[in-house]
Amino acid sequence: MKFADLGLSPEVLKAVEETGYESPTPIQEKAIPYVLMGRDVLGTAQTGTGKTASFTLPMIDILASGQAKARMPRSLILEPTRELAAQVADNFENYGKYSKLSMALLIGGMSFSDQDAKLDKGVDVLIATPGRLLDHVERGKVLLNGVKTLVIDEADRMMDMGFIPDVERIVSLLPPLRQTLFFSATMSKEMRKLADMFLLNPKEVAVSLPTSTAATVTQGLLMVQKSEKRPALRKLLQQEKVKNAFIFCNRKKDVDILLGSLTKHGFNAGGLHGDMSQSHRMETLDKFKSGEIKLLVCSDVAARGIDVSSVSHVFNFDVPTHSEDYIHRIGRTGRAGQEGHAYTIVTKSETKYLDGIQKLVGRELPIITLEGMEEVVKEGAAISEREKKPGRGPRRGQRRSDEGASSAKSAQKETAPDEKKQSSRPSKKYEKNAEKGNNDRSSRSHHANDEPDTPVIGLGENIPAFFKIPLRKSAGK
DNA sequence: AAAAAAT
Repeated sequence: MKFADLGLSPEVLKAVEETGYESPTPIQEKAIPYVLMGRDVLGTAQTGTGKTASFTLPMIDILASGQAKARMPRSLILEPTRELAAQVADNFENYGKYSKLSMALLIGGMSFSDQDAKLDKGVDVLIATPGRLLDHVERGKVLLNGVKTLVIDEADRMMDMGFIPDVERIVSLLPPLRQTLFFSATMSKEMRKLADMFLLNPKEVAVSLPTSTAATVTQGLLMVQKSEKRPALRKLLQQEKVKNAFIFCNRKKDVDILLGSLTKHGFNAGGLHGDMSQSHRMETLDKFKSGEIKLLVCSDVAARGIDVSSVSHVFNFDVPTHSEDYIHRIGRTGRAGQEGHAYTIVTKSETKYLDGIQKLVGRELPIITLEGMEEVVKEGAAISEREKKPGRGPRRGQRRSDEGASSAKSAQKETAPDEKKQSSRPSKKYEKNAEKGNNDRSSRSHHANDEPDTPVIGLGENIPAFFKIPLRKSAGK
């Protein structure tokens, strides 16, 4: 089967050819003819199966005839995360380069004015996350009654994230006479019920078991103590032939901590989670895709659908509590039949989640051993030793930078001791402010001197002037 | 228990 047999236009075929693809994937082969016919499609497929192109390619042809009116997009694609939305936009841009299409990407964290300008000119394709789209709708910047093709992508994730009410509201604004494509990685009863609400006599297409992990991915578990996690990960990173890797944490806070630790130890790493600024998120992801950054420490925002070609490793720094997330996370590696490696670091308290995971992947995962585990144990012991006895010595300082102040041995080996002090000081941004505060104070010194000079605890020496304004008694405790 | 998404 070739792309040319699917009924796509020469413009689209040319763009596909230039990207080097020759044969459609199973989902593309099954879905594209029906999408071109104008049928509704209920698709069960994970990302990495070529799902995105299975709707972008035919949509480009469907939209080729006709013209968009101002603020009335002709098609709408809903995605659960900003990264996925951006990825779909890239896809359109790439395959639509010979078919003049206008497109707008409506996601949070980016300026309204650019998005408004595009909407005003009229767009053929609108790609959006639900929140930002509704924002535009409420401000009257976009009318959805001209949408003839709707794509609900990653519907199961939308459900997990509580987006369904938003999606329902959006769909209620659409004309009932339209084509709808509904994709989900899993097809539970709940999903079917939801699909029934949105679809009319859909053609069902499914590829590969949703719970299957690629056979080319080598998996393993590494059992350690809690305090040994970071040293163990470093050892793993050194021992494995890591070209590039996703490193998943369960919490955003831990992403920050681990990223700091890895960077301190000289690893080329970046971080990605939902509390980072959108520009930073995009920049980091681009750098990771281009290979400028080798390790991406991330939350589950990156677990699904993010498509980075040839990722050699996935490390679970924490065991995912939802077993499906395990499948999604390790699905970042071993894509398109390539080899991949997925290692999960497990502590005693996390073993309870392993059962569900092993049931889902249908086998027991092998426990791997680490060369030089003695060293890891030693480092781990040093870390936990200090965490147990914060009473000795100056409490605050020591507690703060956990492993930064880890065993003297490892610190000497890999890090300059000075760096640690810096890390527990306020960020540069604050230091700048503090300087300003200082100058301010000196220029109006009589003011500051009028106040009783109560020491401010925990801010070091550079205290912004306004912090020294005396507080009411109630706040002072 | 946490992450994602609108500010």
